[in-house]
Amino acid sequence: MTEASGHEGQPSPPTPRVRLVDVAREAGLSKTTVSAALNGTGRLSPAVRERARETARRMGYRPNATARHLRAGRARLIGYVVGGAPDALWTYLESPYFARLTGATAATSLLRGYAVVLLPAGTLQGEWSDLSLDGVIVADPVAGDTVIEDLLAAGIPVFSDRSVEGRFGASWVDVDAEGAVAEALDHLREQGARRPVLVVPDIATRFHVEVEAAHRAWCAAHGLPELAVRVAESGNGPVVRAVETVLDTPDGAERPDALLVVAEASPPLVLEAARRYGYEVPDDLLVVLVSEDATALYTDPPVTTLSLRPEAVAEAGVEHLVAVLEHGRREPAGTLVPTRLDVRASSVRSGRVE
Amino acid sequence: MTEASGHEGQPSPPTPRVRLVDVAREAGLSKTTVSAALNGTGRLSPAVRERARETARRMGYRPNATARHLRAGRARLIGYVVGGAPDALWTYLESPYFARLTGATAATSLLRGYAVVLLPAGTLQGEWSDLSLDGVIVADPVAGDTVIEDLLAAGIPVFSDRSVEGRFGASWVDVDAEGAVAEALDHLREQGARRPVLVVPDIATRFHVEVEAAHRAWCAAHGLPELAVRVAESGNGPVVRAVETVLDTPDGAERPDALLVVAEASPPLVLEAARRYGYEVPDDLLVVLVSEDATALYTDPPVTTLSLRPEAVAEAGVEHLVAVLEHGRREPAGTLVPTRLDVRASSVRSGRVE
DNA sequence: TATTGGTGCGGGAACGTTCCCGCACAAGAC
DNA sequence: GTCTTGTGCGGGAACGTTCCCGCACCAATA
Repeated sequence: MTEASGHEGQPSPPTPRVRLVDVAREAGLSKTTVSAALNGTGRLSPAVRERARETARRMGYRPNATARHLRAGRARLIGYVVGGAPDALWTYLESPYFARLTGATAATSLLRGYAVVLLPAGTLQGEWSDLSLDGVIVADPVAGDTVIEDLLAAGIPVFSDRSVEGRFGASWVDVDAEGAVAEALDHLREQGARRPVLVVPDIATRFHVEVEAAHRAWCAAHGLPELAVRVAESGNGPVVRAVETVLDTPDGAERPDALLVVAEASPPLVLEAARRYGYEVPDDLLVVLVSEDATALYTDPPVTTLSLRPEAVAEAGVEHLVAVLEHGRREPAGTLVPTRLDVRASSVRSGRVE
Repeated sequence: MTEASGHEGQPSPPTPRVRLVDVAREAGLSKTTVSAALNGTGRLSPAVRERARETARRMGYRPNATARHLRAGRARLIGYVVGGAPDALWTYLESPYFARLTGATAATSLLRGYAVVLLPAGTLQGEWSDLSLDGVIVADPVAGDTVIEDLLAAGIPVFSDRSVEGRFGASWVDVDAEGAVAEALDHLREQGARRPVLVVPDIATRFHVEVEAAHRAWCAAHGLPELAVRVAESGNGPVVRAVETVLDTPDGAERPDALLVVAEASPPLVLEAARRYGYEVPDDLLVVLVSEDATALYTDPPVTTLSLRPEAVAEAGVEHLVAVLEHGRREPAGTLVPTRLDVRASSVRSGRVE
């Protein structure tokens, strides 16, 4: 360190970073005074304050964040992890919903003064142990995952979905699955659908479990047949195939007249599948997709989507977590985020969008 | 643990977190010894080592990461920022390329023992000042952005594209734009294209600037007309509209016979646009998209894509940055990542995929 | 002139680790 | 029995901040 490698080409000083004491010495002040000057605290004469600031600026002083954190007892860092299969640790980002959830989480956190650390799905607790996280946001945990237990046991505040309700130091936000299903199905029914089919992924995420239950209840309440298909895998391929099995009815059998796809799927691909099987959208088939995919706006016809409002979810989540972190709020708290149906031509029988 | 809160409900002891000295006192050892025992260092008798470990386990000791970082002089934290307009700070995640780049960056970093912090685009330097970042990865910086200068001035190692070449403490990775353009255009020409049109975003990202230059050179070298359209805005809407202006030729004018879309666009939407204007793909129009969008596999016909291989870019990037951080490697270093053309039916004239 | 009250600044501990030492003791060599 | 070498453990400084104090000084009051 002391002796920079001799020959070199563009040898830079190994920059033994300037500390607070260096500034103090240079300015002929104590570190206490300089610290107060830079932070705008303490009782200092304007002259001294300015001298300290000027010296710090001149020397290129940049405070050591780690030391601050140690002193402050927290690092203003929150972890962000998406529950899910350990074999698909990072692919969640490719889903528009999680892309927006992730971005919104980072943005909101930053506004509140916290930075977001990306963590891998699955319970790799060991990996995080040398990260100083003030709290962790667990998005869409799968049932049976132990991450949350581990974190709470470690005394780290957690923010997740309703499954953590009542747990100490945990708060939650959830998407209103029941309202979502009702909103979408009511809309389809108003538009004349009598045989709407639900396509839903076969995973243990709380939201999807609730969607199935809500669908069952709705069908019973409205006296319509309970038509549903479960998709074993995620991704466009499996979902589109599932849609095809729904549309490919044997001759003479009753055809579905509406589709509510809750699995993440590309809007144009779903439309394409419908056309392949001879359906005209929206005349033969009303289509509603639960999706944040922006391509829904640009298809022909544009596709009605049900947004889970990831930005709202993220905001509520960060807000709750920060409340716990800052004010030590300890009462369990939660938010239920309503969904938003964006009606477009694909689900309006008359072809007329309000 | 000592006295569990009596009546229970959800009152937790405010948990005055157990420190190393607490464990030491409890075990009748010194903190030095306990530290050595837990870290597997030092010369200790097996008995003492086990006693320390057992006590720590029993007391639920979790080392304070911040203190470690202060001692170690680094926090094992890497910042990750995507250059771009400050008005679209986070939307980059919705692009498949950046989604995968981001995921791969996080994954690779974690393997190397570093965690990744999501940073907002734009030069909000102030925001990061109380983050202890060991280094920063700047993906696709726009020309004229000062983030990199600021970081280097602050002595923080930076990893970015070739624009940082030669800068001290910086290393780079770049996508082989010239090779990419050549590969795609050669392929289209082999398939019989004589009037291929390039659609490229009108932004100052290094890659896109190089693409335009490479296209110009290629056209000149092969004696084909230099047909190109610049898209002012990003997003599916503008790109599709640009494609439409290309396809909407006045009667009698020569029609394009191939499309090379470098802007991020949804494959099915591009195909749909082609059909709207009466082109049969691939018979009337060969289509190649520079995209990581997985929907390209599921369209009819499947769309040929040119992958920029975000995972490879991320790996090279993290590797270089870590090399600087760990071994203080100071010689400028860089990697040029070759692209990969995935030929599918949309660009094969005969309709036959090899 | 003594007493009070306020202002301006510095000394030093603390945050929780790691790691360089040094000390005590035991065992082997002569 | 002394001298060396080695083993097992602990004391204490250091990482770079912030913040609680206390001390000196000055002005105003009695």
